[in-house]
Amino acid sequence: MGTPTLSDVARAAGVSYATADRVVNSRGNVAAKSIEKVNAAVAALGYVRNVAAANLSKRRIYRFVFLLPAGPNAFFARMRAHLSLMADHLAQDNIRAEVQEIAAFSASGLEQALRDLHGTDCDGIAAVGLHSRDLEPALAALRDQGTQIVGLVSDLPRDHRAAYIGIDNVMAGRTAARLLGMAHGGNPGRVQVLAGSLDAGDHADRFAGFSEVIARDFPAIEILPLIETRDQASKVHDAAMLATRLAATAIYNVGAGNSGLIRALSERPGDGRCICIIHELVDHSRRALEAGLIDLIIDQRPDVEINRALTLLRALCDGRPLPPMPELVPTIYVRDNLPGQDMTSFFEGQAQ
Amino acid sequence: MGTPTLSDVARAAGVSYATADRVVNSRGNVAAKSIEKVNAAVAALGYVRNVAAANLSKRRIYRFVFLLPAGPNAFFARMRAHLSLMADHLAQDNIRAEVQEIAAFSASGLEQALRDLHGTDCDGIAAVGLHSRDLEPALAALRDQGTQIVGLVSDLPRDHRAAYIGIDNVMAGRTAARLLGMAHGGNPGRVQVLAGSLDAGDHADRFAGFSEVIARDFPAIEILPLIETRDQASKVHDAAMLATRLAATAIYNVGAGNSGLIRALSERPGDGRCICIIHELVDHSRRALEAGLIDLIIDQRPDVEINRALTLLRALCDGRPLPPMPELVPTIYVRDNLPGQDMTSFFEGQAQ
DNA sequence: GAAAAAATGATTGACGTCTATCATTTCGAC
DNA sequence: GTCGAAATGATAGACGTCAATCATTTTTTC
Repeated sequence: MGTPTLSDVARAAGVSYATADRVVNSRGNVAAKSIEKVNAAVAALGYVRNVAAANLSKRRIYRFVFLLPAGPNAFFARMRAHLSLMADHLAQDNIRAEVQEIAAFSASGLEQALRDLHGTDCDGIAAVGLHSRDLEPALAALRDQGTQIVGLVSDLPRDHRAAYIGIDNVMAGRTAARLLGMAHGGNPGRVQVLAGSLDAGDHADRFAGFSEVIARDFPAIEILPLIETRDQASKVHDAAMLATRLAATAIYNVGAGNSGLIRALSERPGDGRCICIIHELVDHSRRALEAGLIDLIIDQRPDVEINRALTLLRALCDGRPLPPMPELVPTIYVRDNLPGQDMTSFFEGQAQ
Repeated sequence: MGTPTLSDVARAAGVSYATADRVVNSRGNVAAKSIEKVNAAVAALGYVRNVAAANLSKRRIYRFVFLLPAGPNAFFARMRAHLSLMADHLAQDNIRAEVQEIAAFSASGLEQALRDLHGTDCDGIAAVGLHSRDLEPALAALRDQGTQIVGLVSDLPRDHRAAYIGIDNVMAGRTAARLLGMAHGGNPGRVQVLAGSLDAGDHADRFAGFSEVIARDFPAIEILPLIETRDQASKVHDAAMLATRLAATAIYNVGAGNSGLIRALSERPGDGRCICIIHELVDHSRRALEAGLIDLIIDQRPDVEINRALTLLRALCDGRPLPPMPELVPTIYVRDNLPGQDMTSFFEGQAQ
């Protein structure tokens, strides 16, 4: 006989199917002794619930909500695009995933969205988080009703989410520093760092990691005073122009607003070689990389993160042990390892 | 009413459930006219078979075989380790995955293994491939019996496999060249390239991509005559020593046998800075990177590739459209973005 | 137009779980 | 020892598909 069923468990425990069912689905009205017997039988037989059969019986549909920042941010546009690409495929697994937009960096906006989700049939939430403690009551309420929650790209308060899916931003900053340092080939230099705001956890983390490695391993490279840009392209542009005047040998933008940076680079007189590292592969940053205006892009693979959020939420909803998931490592793009524009190269690899 | 069932299709087509079933499962003995009616109804209603229900009914178990090269290769050891980590989880999805070892680079060994799989209940095969045309009859026979086949890490003859899962090795070589060139910071240099054998497709591809970018974008860097090492550590060691005597500014090993390289680097007099790029993150290469003996590791993420092979084989077996899969990009490791030794950092992120 | 062959319809019992109902037994309190 | 409450057992129909059987209808063949 193959994998044990609940009937097998009931028989082994010496109780009826109904009682075994009451135990494993914790429906109450069971004597402590029976609970013990059933659990023992479950352990002895190694019973695991057949989720597929259960879902078939219940006509279960998983509803997952992605809370993403609103606005023109190209990175989150990639996330949304991937989600809609996946829609058909998810439907076949009884998963509906929908996106809700939240005002960027607004704790109160996120909190309101979470509150609105309370009492709905939402099974899981992947939220681009904030560290505000104000979110905790809303998160706790959701957890109490059985809604699974994961942090995406930016974490939520640790104790109130089941997992975090995103890169380690300190590590990303360290990586940028290492590559930027290597690119100096032993020569001295001065680097201009730009950030949207050091209040943003990810920006601060990246800068911290960057500074640490430069200071330790590349003492010949001077870090110019950081410029905050609020992720606005115009401010990024001005900062980049300033860096050029200061004869910076390198620029590292830990935040967004890269279109301004790219504009500045293309306007600058052609001679001064300046190493340039930014984050997130999107249309315009990709073109700038191909054109040689920038040298490296550190990317988060939003599509990979979405897939991961989905399988994680699914496993959490089913109460399964989480699958072994390879660690997320920021992807480093140079001009030469850019992926095909729209995965044609992958699908072309298929037969039929 | 939610998603349509086969009964709905039958009703819409004006035939009995039995006939609809005969059509969608191509059991034969159906009039052409009926086939047409049923197919029209399927299209009209957007019917898709409920795979979970079907598998429940059939008590289906997927058997997947991974054909991996035998031997001490640490990269494939990582693959095997990940597979055994996944075993429990796969069992819950009715998937049994087993590994069979094939003599490395032996077309006849691979062919024999494929022949042995013919006539068994194997549903899918992921094979570290070779381009030999001798494999084609065996592959065709397997396909005719409905066994799905994908190439892993190294491709199989294109027309005889459903997909390829692995990195683009030309791209990997180009990436190595770009980073190696950047690390010269504009200074001239001379690079020693090592390969196991240029007969191996992946080695040749990497070298081609590397040479192309160096020649085009870094004319001040000279490529020394390539040394073939047969992936043997001792030969790699000797080649690295030679490179040092030739005052190479950089070494790029496209192949394996890196323990020999690492030994050479640690023996060398401490002054001469030499940029060093290799492939595949394993225990000893990781330590060498941390120690600063080498500068970059280009890695294939065997765990990611295994996961991908599994979901791909699964989708192929179910006759589903393949899920959108983000492109595989070789991962670049520096000293600062190494993953935790055993995913503790991920699991620690979980609640409960 | 009769006989053989092919196609179709109708139905049934799995698969493993959920949900519900109802009858029966056990237990505790007094 | 009785009564009510709590716990248990027995069972049945559903979820959507598969696989099989058998009866019936339609088509083909000469």
